[in-house]
Amino acid sequence: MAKPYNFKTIETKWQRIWEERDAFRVTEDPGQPKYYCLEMYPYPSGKIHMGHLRNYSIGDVVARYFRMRGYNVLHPMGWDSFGLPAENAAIEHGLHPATWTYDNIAYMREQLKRMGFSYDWGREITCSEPDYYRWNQWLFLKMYEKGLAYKKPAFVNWCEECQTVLANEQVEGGRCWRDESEVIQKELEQWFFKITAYTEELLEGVDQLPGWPDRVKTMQRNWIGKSVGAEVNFPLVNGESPITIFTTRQDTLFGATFMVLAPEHPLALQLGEGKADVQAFIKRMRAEDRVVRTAADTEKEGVFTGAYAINPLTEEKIPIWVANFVLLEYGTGAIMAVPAHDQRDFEFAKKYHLPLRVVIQPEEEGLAAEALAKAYEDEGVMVNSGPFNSLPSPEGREAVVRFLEERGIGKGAVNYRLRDWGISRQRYWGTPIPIIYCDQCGTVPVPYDDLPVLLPKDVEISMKGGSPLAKVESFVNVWCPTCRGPARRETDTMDTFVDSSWYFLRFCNPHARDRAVDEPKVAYWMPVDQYIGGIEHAVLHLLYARFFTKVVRDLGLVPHSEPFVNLLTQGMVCKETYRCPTHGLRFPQEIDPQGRCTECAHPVEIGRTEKMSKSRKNVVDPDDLLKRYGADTARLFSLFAAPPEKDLEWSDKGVEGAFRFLNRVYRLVDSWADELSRPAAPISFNDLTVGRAVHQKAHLTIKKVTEDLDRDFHFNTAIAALMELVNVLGQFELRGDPAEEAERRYVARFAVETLLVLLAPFAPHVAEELWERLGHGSSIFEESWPVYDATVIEREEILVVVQVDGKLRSRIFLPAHAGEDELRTAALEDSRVQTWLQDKQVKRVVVVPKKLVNIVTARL
RNA sequence: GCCGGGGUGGCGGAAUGGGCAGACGCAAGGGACUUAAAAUCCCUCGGGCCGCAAGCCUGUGCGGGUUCGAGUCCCGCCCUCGGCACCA
Repeated sequence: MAKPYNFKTIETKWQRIWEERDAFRVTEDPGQPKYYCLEMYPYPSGKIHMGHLRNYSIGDVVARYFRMRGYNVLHPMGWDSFGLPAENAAIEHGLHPATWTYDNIAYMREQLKRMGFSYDWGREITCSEPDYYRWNQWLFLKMYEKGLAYKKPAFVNWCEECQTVLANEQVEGGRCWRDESEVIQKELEQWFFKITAYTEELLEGVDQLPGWPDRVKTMQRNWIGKSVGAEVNFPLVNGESPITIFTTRQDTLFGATFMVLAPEHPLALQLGEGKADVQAFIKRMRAEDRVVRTAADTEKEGVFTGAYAINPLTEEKIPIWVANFVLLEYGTGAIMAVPAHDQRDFEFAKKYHLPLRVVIQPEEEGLAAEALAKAYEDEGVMVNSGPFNSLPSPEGREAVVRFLEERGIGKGAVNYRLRDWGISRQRYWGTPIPIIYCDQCGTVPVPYDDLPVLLPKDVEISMKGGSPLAKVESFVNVWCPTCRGPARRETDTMDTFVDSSWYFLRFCNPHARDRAVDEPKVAYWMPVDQYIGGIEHAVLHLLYARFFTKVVRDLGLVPHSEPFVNLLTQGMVCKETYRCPTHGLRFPQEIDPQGRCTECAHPVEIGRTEKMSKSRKNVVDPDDLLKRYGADTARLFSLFAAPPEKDLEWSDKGVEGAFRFLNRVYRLVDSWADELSRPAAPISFNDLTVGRAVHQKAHLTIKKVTEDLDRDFHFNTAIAALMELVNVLGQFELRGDPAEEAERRYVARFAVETLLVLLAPFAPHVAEELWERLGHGSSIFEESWPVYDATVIEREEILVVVQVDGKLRSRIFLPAHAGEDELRTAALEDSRVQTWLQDKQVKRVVVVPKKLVNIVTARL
């Protein structure tokens, strides 16, 4: 008797079996090709959300697919468990960050298990555990030794909301990446990682990543921001040391009619000495919020210092200004202003009536300084430029560099936007920075033998008054490792992006007690063959991880330079929003089945489709999905609804469609299982009659699904192919003429087994269950991925499309081996084609073998 | 402003190296089964014309072009999403 598809029983059963068999544990095996499949590990914020579900469903298909293809697959999972939300929760709910974090981990681990993901849980890592973060400290000390970790006072991004510093990468449009509150600038003494030591390698490496999406590569290139130009020294009129400027347009040097310094530039105060307006301006600018000051639409503002420099090429005396639009951090903090050829300089010159000189002429028209409405920034021919006149600007740039270098007044130079990575955080729930300050010995690194510097448990957490660790005397007070005198510990903790910068290495040897990375194991597993995660880390995490990989390579710990061979950035999970005119945004459960607000019964408006988030109240809880439809449906829908790299629009109806499909599969196999478990002798394809088409379809499906997975993981079309196969099987009669019975059984069994094996990576539980139902004693995941038979797919008849003058006029069936001449003849003889050829003369016949004939005509 | 992605039925999306546009799913309509409903199964489903049907015209953001043939290639626009942005 047919049983209904009871996903709950099936899924619990197989999850238990997998766990009992430790089915996904892996160890290094040099005899097998390895495959490292990694999804970005989650921050344990409480519950798994739809983005995780999608991310991990994608990863699980990849992992299970490669396992079936015979690879030794490393597929680990862990927790990015240090971070600010734990502290916020501690303040709000009075829970210790550790309690909150570990409760969340326990819950989320169960959720992941209920999704049936094939992780090697024996490799689980938790960043907030001393056995993980001690290696953050170890790596920090190694970097400190090499000068790659250093402390300096700097203007840093301060988030008032988080009460801590943020790295440049963590500020998005002047706002905190986490809570979107405004970021201000503060001058603080901070620890930095010298990512700029690897700038050029990080940039060039981007070109060696064919498996990364262009988008991400572009974003990394933009972030690194390489500019090629020149540094030029402008002597001061009163003879003091010259001002060095950076420019990418040294071909416009003859047009430099004034100079501008950043307000923070040391010379600015000096040159403006005794001039009250200058001092006041500088003071005002330094106090002003830097995000506002450096915004593109802020009005340009400046003041003349009273001092002059000499343009080294024209030898003219030019005034030196201080202005808000010049930044100390970029280049040398000083610029030459060429108002005719730089829009910013142009606007500034117009405002303060400074002179313009045209030194680049476009090919066609002639520019006149007085008539310019805006700066001419394009290429052209150099004019008013002494010996360089009539040189095209690109060559001009090279010629000017040579000229500067010959005379020792400048040189070719490269500038980058990338800054060093500020890692100090004035928060509790992070890795303590292993540094001790001693009055006698200065800054002393904690000896390696004293690691880990444990994060104390008893801490009062508040968002006010600086780092919580500073108030823990037992932590702060320490004996200096060098002189044994009293000393103080560093109380800042590390940016939690440090943890994720190398966790992929730790997964290779999660239990190594005496080292961060076990070199032979890492050498076996690394690099990550497929990395999967959200686009939001295109710069942040992915840049830091690349940097760390190069650092550990130079420490001799790993042989490779790039951590992730292939990167898949999955799209966001989106859903429409609902708004009630009186009660604002509504959660889906706050709307009745008639589409009305549960508060006031007013119909809700359907708003635009946006990324799922609590603030937009358009979230769907994976727990509900799991309860109603099960893990296989949840997985299948998230993979079917859109290609992985595109945004996925949530659809309750679509989920039901996925559920219906699995039900159909279940019913189909279940209803045939008894008969199919009786043996059926294989039949040669040539002898197949009633089952021929079904058998071909099974082979075609193998081909299609395999190719779709191999070609950028097109899960949606692979699943569509499985649906087609099920549709075909749904039409197939297992019982018929007794003479055909053996063939029908053979063909059906082959097709059903093929279907289940191909479906297994997507919907593993139901595939296992039905596989067992067919009488198999072992797991379906012990099957190897099927291979299609090309001779079966090879059709004996093919459909040839016939066009007349490019328009489809007829379709004809021809033997597959038909040659060009046969195609042409058959097409011309076709009766439908004939009617279209009346009154026309055949001018030309284009024949595409096995596909198409196009008859080109001329009117008679 | 610069850089990158995208624009295909009512909707999500297919079309892999220029060769049948709309696979698969959802929604919708009709039918079967049922006392009824759900579930399931079958049929229709870009637009238009004619219609019993066969068929014809048209259609992939817009305008040009290349080609026997363009959703796909080229040129010029429009719209949209994302990144960067006073970066010298």
